[in-house]
Amino acid sequence: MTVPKAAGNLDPVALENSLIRTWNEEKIFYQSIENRRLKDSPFTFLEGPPTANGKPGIHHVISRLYKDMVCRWKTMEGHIVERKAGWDTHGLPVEIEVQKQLDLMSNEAIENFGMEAFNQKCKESVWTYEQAWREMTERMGFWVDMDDPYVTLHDDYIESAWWSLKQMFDKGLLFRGHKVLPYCPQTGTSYSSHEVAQGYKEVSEPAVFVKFKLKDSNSCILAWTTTPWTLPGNVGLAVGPKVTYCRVKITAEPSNSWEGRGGAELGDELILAKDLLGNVLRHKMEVLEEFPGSKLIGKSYEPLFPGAIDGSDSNAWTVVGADFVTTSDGTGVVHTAVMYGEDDYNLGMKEGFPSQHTVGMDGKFIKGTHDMLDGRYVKECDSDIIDLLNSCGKLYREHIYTHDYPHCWRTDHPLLYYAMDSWFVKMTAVKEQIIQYNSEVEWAPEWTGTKRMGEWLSNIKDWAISRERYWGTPIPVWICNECDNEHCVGSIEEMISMKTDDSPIPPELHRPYVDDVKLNCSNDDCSGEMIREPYVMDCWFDSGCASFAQWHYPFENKEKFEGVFPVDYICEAVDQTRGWFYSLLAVSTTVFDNVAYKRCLSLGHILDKDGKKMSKSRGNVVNPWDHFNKEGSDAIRWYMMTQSAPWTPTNFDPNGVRESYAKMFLTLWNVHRFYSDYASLDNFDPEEKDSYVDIKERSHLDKWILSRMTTVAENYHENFISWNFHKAGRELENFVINDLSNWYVRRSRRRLWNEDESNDKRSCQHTLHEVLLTVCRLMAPVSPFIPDQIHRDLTGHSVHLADWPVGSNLVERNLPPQNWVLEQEMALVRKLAETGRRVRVEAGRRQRLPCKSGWIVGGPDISDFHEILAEELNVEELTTEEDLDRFQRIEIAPNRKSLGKKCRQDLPAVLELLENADPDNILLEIEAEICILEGYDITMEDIELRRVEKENFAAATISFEEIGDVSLVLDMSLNEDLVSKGLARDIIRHVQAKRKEKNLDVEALIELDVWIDSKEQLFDNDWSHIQIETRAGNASINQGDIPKKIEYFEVDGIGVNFSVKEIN
RNA sequence: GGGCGUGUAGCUUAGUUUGGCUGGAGCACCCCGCUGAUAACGGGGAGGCCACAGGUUCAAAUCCUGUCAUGCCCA
Repeated sequence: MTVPKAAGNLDPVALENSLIRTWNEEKIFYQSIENRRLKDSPFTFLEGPPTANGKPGIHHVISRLYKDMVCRWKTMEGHIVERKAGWDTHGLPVEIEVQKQLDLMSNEAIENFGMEAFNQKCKESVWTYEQAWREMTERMGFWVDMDDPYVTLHDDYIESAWWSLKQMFDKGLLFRGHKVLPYCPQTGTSYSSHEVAQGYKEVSEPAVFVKFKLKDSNSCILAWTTTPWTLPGNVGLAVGPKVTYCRVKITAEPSNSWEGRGGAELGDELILAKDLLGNVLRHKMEVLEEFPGSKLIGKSYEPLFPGAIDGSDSNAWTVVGADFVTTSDGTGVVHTAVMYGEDDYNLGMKEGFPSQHTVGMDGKFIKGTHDMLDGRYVKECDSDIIDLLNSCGKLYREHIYTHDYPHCWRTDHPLLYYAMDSWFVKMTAVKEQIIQYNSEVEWAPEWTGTKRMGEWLSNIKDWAISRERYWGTPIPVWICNECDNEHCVGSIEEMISMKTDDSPIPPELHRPYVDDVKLNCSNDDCSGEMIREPYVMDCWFDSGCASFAQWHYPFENKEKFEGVFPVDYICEAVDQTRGWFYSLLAVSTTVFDNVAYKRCLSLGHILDKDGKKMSKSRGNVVNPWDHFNKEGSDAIRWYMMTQSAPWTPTNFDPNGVRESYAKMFLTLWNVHRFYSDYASLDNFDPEEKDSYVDIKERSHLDKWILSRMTTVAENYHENFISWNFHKAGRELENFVINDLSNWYVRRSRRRLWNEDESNDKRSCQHTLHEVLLTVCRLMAPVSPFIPDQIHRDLTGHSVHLADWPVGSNLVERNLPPQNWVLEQEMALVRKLAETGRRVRVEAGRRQRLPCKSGWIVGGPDISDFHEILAEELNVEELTTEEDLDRFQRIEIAPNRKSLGKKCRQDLPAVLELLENADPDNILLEIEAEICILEGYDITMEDIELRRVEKENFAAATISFEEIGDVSLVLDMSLNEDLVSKGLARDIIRHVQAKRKEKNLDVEALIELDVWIDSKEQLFDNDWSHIQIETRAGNASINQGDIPKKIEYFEVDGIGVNFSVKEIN
């Protein structure tokens, strides 16, 4: 026997904390997986690993919610849903954090400190907030196995990553090249765009127009640059093939004053884009010819700094075409120094320019560049370079240029764009496959896949996976110091078997230990030693390996992995499109020739209440504990789901969390309390077969709420499938608040107050029991706490072990029958109740004063609900009526505009006649066109017809698409009987308020004394009714002297005094 | 600078795919009512240049173009 437990007041924080303990004790998470084991239908989820070196904020709660929700939902549908936690532990942000802590602001400083000690600090740092993350995760109810997580710094994980890199290497997808990065020579480090973004500064520095002398003519091509230090490295000039260029001849000295160095001789010939002549040239000139850029392509010119670069066997110092050339600034000719700009580098590779540095890693010119420059820091040479050019007539003009330029956030020095050695994965080689696999993923929202990711993939570039850093997965590539043979290691075993005898076995797969491992050259003919490339991997590569590396595949768990790959579901915020979503897809495409995930939900960000993003520096990060400890996790989770579509950015509104709590959870809890308190009082056992009331036997109201439940549950499920969780939640919330609480429970209150056993009472109890269980099961994936408590109170079992009520291919459907007609009729009834209240307000009839009669005109037969409606509207007798004319008459209003034109000065007289005439008669006359007043023909144009309620009636009409018009008419007449009843209701109301004010128990008896101006206005049976309703054990109605300090009120002009005392 | 989102009442939002009734809710506010009905409920009110500017159309919050703001990613 499971009699529902009485519910107390709702304390969400205490309830949730206590449930967390219960879950742990009963191992509910474990059970919820194991219980479905027999059905043998896994649904696989992959957790995107967070980094625990920052405090979790409210924005982390939302992605964990959507992960958890889908997993719980699929579990209830009968799937086995295992959830392994993960931690992302490598990467630049970790290093930066430690560098800040230890004040190690350059690579040199780190190396002096010691790589081993530094990496040890990094390793510690990534766990700084692990406890905070664990606590947040548990408190919000995110079920994930945190005791056996995958960790990207573990040797097992790294070994799997190595294995996957070797697969790429073996397929020829791994190669060595250059990547141009913002680089600080002071700290010896290159920067990510994230770091660059925090260091932009506005600077004013010299920019120059430089003359490049063509070999086959006397003309010079004019090019512009803001970085004079890159000029010694110039190996090419880029022009736009379709841009129009001019050859011009200098014909006169400049008319206005000349700024800075540079100049031109009369007769000099210069070539530049036509559109920019006016911007660039200061001399008077004559245009000799115009031609497209394509005419310039292939021409050779003289190097500015002969000898700085070895141009032999290359295409150096020629003009080439490039799409990126525009005429928005400069001269329409782009100076190209291969190693000092990304466009430059890409163009250089394409055109076969030499890729040689003129600048060392220390930021100084390499020996042999130029006598005046060798060994000097490049940014200090700008002016000397300009002098050098000027002295040999290669400078046309200099000017000061103001722009934003990235600076090192540590040293404040300007960064140099510098081509660094780097390893790449040749993504361009698998472009078609990855686009195909992307299209096979079910994306939510769809545009994340087709547009955001699709756009990115259609411009896919090779993936630079190496970083010149210390803390990360070491690149497992060794190079022979004799024969340059490259070897990629795919396992620990392979490394150890190849290592030289005097190399140590590394204690873990991190720098500096693996750096010390040297391998015997894998080339049979070579006896050289192989040295590891000194890089670590992009940490996105780490997390991109999660699907297999979490299982240490292929070294362990082979079967397990093959059964769960590709995973069914992943979910992260939208910024992961080019992050984790991409790296997973890139790795699975190159290694497995497959997708990595079948469904991907991309979430919008949570912003602060002003629509700004939450960030530490702004100080607007909301601490989730502010709400965990106030409204509780359920309310936060429900708020997040119902607030907006998952992919829409949402402004976080603390007030909204409160609202979710107050509306959804308090209401639900009070429905639960209303049912359970009475059920436990009555010892009601929902499972007892003898007292069960079949749904067919129950009242219309019961059948209605059960039908609504099914309709809502089905919509809820459909919305879940189409990722419209917000719509699902809103509809269910509306059901709980409006249908269940505000109508079903309100209308059923008296059924449960009844102390006698009855079929009707049991029907109501069964109905509430069934509806509450279904609501709890639907809500459980979203808000796992309060629904579980209610479910436990009602059944003794956890909701998380229950099945999804809508059913699935694994579990049975468990929903009551639907009755569409009944739902329609009830909608009409509720609409009529609303209408009736409005009619009363408009007619000035207070709610407690009953009406004698009410009539419903039109619409379907709803006489089954007349009793409910009569009570709602406080009408003694409600009937159906066919004829609206019984309550309405026609009124004729003059159309003054039309009559005024016709009658002019006789208008007042006509108006008077119209007003005094019998409207029915005169209307007949007008319609028959025989109406003449004061000699004027009155037509339909001259009047307006109105239907108004006859004396003592009030009415309103509502329109429905399916049913047509339905009118409600109320009888507004009064008699002594009604006044007495109204008076009684008011006395009851005041006494009840007093009882509540005195905090009396609902069951408590009172002694009631009442004084009324004229006693006979309250009929005896109404007085009896008052005594019953207020549980008055003793009651007297008095006249004469009224004691002082007693309650008094007045209604309809009758004064009432009363006193309430508790009888002990 | 490029790609992709977002912008509707003081706040949070529905409606935009597929153009069509007076742009619909909730919170907060004001008035009234109801309540042994909870932090509740009902009726009414006030509050909208649907970001802005053009265009297409009989008709635009909705489609097109541009601008602005804001967010993410890339440069």
